[in-house]
Amino acid sequence: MQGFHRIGSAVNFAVACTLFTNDRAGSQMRKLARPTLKDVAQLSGVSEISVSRVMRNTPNISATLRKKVEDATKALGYTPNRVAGALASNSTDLLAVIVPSISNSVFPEVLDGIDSVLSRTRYRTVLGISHYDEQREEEIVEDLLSWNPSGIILTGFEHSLRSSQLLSDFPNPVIEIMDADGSPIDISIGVSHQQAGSMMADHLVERGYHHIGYIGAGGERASRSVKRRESFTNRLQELGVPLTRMLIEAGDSSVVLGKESCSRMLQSQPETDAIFFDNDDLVVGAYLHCLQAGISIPENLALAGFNGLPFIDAMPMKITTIRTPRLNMGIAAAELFLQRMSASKLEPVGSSRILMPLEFLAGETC
Amino acid sequence: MQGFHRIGSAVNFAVACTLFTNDRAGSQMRKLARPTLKDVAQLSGVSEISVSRVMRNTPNISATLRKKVEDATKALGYTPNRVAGALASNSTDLLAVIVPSISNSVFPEVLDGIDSVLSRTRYRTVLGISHYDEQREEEIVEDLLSWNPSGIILTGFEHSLRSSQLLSDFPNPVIEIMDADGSPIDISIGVSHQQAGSMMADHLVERGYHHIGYIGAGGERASRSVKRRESFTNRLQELGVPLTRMLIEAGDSSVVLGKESCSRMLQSQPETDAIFFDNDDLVVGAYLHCLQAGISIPENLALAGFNGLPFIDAMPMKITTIRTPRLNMGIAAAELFLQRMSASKLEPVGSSRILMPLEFLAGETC
DNA sequence: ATGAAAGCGCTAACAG
DNA sequence: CTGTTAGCGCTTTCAT
Repeated sequence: MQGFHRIGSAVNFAVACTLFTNDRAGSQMRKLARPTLKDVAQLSGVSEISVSRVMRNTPNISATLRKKVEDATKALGYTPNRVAGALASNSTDLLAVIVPSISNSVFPEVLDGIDSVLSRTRYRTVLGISHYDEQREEEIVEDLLSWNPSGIILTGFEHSLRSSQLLSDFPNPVIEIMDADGSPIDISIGVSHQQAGSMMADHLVERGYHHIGYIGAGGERASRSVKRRESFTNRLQELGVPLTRMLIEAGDSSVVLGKESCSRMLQSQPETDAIFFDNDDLVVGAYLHCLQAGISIPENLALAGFNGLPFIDAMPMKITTIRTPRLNMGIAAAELFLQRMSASKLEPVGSSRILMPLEFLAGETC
Repeated sequence: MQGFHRIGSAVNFAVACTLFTNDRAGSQMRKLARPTLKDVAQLSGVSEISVSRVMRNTPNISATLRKKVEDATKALGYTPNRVAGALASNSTDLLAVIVPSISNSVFPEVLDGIDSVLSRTRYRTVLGISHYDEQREEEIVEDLLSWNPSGIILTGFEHSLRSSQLLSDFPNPVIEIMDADGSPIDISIGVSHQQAGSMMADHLVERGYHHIGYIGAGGERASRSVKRRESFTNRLQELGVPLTRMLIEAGDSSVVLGKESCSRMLQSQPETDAIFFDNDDLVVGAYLHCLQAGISIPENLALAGFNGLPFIDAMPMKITTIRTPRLNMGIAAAELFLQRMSASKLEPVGSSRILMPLEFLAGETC
């Protein structure tokens, strides 16, 4: 009962796998329909609605009723069908969350924040990944909204026309996270990337660097990166130290890419004396490059990153960066959502734009 | 219309945030009920079921009908309510996915794999994070199954009794990923962590190390880590080179923790000449520690990790590790799911256990 | 504190 | 190819 097998022709998944099979024909047949409220009601000799009330822990239920129902529930192994419940009650306890990426460790942290709040509630997360593509985001928005979720959290202010339309019409909370430089549809909570860019420009100029470069990644699909860079270069200009060199890599931000891109920039512009990176993984890669190439930091080259990712703390040298409150953005978004849900329907709720603080971490690299 | 505001009393989220508010009372009132099939049917002068068919792109629809319906749909801004559809058709196009963590970058990669396959289909992912806790997993399983998902993907073979019961009774595909050392409820797809452990034992002994240590993290809540470690130590024993020291850190695996734990082990057991780590971020931390402490690798100390995470490629030295096919596990799981969904209901489907290959990356650190 | 009736918005199963 | 008739399993509303 064993053999070899290849699966997944469609995708680039051509590794050979060992497949063990064991028949389960029996268990496949048994299609004993899942018990419903009706079954429980019949077995316990009460009405369906009473069972429903017990399941939902509605107030005012006698102990005897509850006991009868619970016994029958257990006996049948009944579990409620929330799809039916959602239709009847017109509410789903589902929170749609759309992030542009999940490889970029920034977003898992945000999701963790959201989950940490939601896990204590009845709400569940439905996830969509847009891959920094407005068109893709639109499809996901449309798809997720058709589930009639209790709310939606998505990233940034930039959406397709149709997305914006759908989101504006959506009656439940719409929370745009990560950014603060824009107008929310409903609620936004994030940091100012423009502020981040100019902060770093100020810092580098103050430290006396003259040949300042910028390295981005991911083809700069992320509007927040663009905002950061533009405000960085604008501020440099204002300060009379215009940007010397800009390099936007196509590949996703990563330590390896940071290493390569740093080497690349130094090769073409050896006079560069400071580089601001789109993300911390890039700056770490650059740091490791300098370590190997014998470039002393910050004397020969100054480095700065963005995000304040955890692993920078493990580097031999304290890396200058700007910490973003990722976990807190997730937590705050989820709490705002809950707050809205519990708010009386009558209470007037205005839209709001919440600005979270950035933390400049002056390290030893510039 | 501006002011300061504090939100989130419940959580440790005590940073001050700036809040901008602008009234939207008007848009709050408008509760113009979302249009339904009936509305579209009336406007276009056809039956509801015809509208339904057009929306679902059922075969055999005349161009005129389609046109009429599409016009009305657009005019009303109709979007289907999938909750109702799911109830009527008894199928949801929802795939439940439960992972133990999302901070551990291994799981985002798996999710990416799943998403890359699912994004081309009508299926959507509902996410649960169990935090390596069987009890929590049980709650999530129960909760997610009540949405009647089309399938469920979860991590490992170890589940609570009730979880196992619920999953066995679940009529749709149940896919257990990441591990291969166990019996699947339905389908499993993963690597053998036992094999990984003994592979590394063989390697280290072959290289002549005598004082071999092991460092784990996360309080070893992950059963796969335990399997790896046990098989590692057992194999060492067999080879006559028993483990010298074992250190299981409580904190989550991270580069910083790797640095600290390595230093800790060397302090208490300076004779240690090789360490096998639970995860690559730990080994990277250890490597950086050695770099700073002037410990030469592999002469003074040999290091080995597990997983083959991308950033090890950026290290100045090639780190010995074992690569796991994370993306492919996600892809394969999703493809198997789709395969099952498209399989005729009559086709007998057996359960299967799919073993994916590990890749031993012999580097320069041991 | 419990129940009866009605229906949420959609699709399955049959007609024609 | 299009329509009619019944529900899916639950909750709402209104009684009692």
